Amino acid sequence: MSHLDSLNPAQRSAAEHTTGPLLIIAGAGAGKTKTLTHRILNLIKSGIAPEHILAITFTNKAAREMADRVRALLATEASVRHGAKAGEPFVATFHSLGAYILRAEHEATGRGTHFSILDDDDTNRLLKQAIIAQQLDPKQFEPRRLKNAISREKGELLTAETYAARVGNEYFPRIVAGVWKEYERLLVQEKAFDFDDLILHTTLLLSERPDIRAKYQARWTHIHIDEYQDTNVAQYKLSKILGGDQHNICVVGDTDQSIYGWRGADFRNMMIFEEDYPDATVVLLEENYRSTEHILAAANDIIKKNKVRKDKTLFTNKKGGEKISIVSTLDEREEARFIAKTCRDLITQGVSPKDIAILYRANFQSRALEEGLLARDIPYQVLGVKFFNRMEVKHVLAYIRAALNPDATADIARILNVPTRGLGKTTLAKVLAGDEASLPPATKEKVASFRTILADIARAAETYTPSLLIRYTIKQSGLEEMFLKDREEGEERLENAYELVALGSKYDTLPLGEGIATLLSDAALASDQDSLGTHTKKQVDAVRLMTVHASKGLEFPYVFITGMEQDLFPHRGFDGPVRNPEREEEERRLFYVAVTRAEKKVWLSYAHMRTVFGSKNVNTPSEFLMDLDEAYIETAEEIGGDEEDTEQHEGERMIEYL
DNA sequence: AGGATCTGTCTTTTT
DNA sequence: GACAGATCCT
Repeated sequence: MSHLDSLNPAQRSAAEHTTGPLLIIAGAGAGKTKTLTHRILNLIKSGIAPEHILAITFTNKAAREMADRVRALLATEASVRHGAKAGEPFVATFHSLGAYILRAEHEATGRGTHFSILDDDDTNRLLKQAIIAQQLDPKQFEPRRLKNAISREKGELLTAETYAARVGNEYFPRIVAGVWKEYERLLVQEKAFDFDDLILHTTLLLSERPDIRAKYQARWTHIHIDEYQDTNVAQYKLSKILGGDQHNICVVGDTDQSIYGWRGADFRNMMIFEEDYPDATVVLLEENYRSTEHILAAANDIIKKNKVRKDKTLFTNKKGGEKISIVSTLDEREEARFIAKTCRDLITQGVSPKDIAILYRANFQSRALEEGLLARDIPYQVLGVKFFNRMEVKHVLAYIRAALNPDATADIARILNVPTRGLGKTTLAKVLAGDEASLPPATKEKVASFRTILADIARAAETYTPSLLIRYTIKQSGLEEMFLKDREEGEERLENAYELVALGSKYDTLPLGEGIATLLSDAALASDQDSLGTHTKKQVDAVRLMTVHASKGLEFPYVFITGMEQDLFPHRGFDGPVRNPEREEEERRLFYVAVTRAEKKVWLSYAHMRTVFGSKNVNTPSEFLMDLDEAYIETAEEIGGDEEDTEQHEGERMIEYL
């Protein structure tokens, strides 16, 4: 009995393919990860050393799942158990792979092994600095806007120099070029990379340095890339380089689930794979194992309206099933009340809360939904509270980073006066400018004692494991004392800080130095959505709330898709009245992703009135609802729920109409 | 230096 | 209607 016996013929042909380029077009719920993990196992059984295998995903969550499943599969195979000990496949996200290579090749980058990885806030701050340095007004030229512009160009593999050389005399591009150049100077000065740099610099390094390129091409002979439809130019190029001359490159994806066009992803990369590699084998996975017939019929109807796609039609063996409910409500509070009540009913019937997901287009929608769930005492968890974004966690990490990378001004700025040391704006400016000599003696002393703390931490890092170092930092920095004094939130903050210690212990077995460096880079790359916090916080049995974007790759028996209103979903961007067909198709793909998350039942809800920003907007139902067929939908007759609720509504209605 | 108060902006989606 | 940033006040 082979491990391949559990696969269907299409999956099996993909898993058995070992040499040359392979394109797997995998519909939603078609067993993509299963196929990929079995392919990896098959490669290992066919004699490829595990450490020669690379798998790249987009999210940490996906990487973790892939690694876990490969490990689990390997464990069941007695024949490879010994071989596996020698090494494991390298599973990483594009960003963490970049960070890994840039750290290993620090001699070429010149930014050391402890370079900072700037998060959004840091990037904005540095850009603002650059804007001011260019004698521009940061209010007129918002850092955010410039960041988007630069980010997009970096994704197209452009640098400050190549961009400047390319732009003509247009006003805004010239501004961008100027700010970008200064921003780049600051990055080098701080020994930092932003998110896009991790891929950009890695790709450039590998294309410019044949020696380094050869090293990684020899190391990874078999490449896998998940969610290939979401690659941008830089990632596409990096994939090609890593594929080397052997072309043992396997890409998996689904053009219908491409939802990141707005940040430079181009699903055409997937459509041209066969041109890039004319000898490519193509496998189509169309059998869906997740959803019922009704849900799949709806999904197929939704996506077939798109013009730019590779045609494919999912099918399932799960005939019939529950119809999709369309729920009309007065406003977002009533919508939330309906959902909360339905959740309560499901739970009463024995459904586990974690089997229910509530999806929305934009984050702000979560608030009303949370209030609704809270009112009915339904356990819930919002994806998006980032453990590493908590103040206290940021502060602890900032101390460690500042200790290891004295050029990390972002971190120094963050912690110089936390806890309060009587060092304010003026002092900070002088410290950052290197002008400590002109400080008053008393202040000078305070700065010196701050520096002593950093030196202590740096020294501790030479011998302590990550978890010990974090523990030491919490105490030595004075943060612990500060938390203990704060009666209100201090306890929770301290708890979070110590959760970081627990998390750090996962890195204790790595070689000294490498452990803390990996922890810091993982922390920087941990996204809102896949909070590494799930490692530390218990996986609770709770209803999941998340954006549709965040739901990609997940599945739930019961799914509520909320805010089905025109201009919210499909969302109308800031493009104004111009209808952009590409964006519209992406919104449709997003809706397709949302519907295909469900196994058993889907509710689509919309509100006639929605408060956005304090002001009430009147909405019409989403145009997407018109594309659904009577055959598989039903309209919920009553909304709101029990009498108590209805009474409340009447009251509200009156107030609203006054 | 640091807190208190006021103002304007924000909400599309994320590594 | 929150939250950051600016400004004012102690």
